[in-house]
Amino acid sequence: MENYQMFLPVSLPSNMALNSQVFDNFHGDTSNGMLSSDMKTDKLIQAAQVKEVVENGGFVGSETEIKSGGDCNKKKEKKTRKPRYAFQTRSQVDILDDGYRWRKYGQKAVKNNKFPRSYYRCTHQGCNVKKQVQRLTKDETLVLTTYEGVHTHPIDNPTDNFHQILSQMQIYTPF
DNA sequence: CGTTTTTGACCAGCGC
DNA sequence: GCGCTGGTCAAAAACG
Repeated sequence: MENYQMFLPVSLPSNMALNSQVFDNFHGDTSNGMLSSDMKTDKLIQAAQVKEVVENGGFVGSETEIKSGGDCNKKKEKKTRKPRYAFQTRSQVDILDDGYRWRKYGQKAVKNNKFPRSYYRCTHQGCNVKKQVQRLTKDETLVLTTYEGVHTHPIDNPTDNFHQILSQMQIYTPF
């Protein structure tokens, strides 16, 4: 990883960074046409509140909904229902550092997006939190980040400078 | 030299 | 059953 400074300029300082949008799950979205315009504006929130999206045990039932989209996002849900949190942020960079250590384990191109989707995994042992970052074709300035799972360990605070920033960002950590 | 990124292959679910 | 799409693995490269 490089310096945090790279994301600092984008995610923190400007007010724009504070504007994040959270979606309820993607059940309908799947066709990749996701993010209908209403959804975007519908839940505009400040960084302070990121609401849990998804699900809970609705695997069986939700499964049906999922297939309608044809997307495979939640294929595994039936077995393990892990909470999924999604929000999108305006940023010029794909890497939005939240203070955790991530290891990229994959990258795939999605059908209706020209930008690839990156898959990350938390490097801490015993922490199987995953996240995927995807830039939206519709708005190149928007980055959709989806978190899967909950961190059970403290944040690896990189910099004091970054510290205060992190304090703001911790909010979206679902404890 | 250890860790992370890259990248294609592999696998699984779903539609046809 | 086959092919498409998405998610993960793993080997090699890249990086510090």
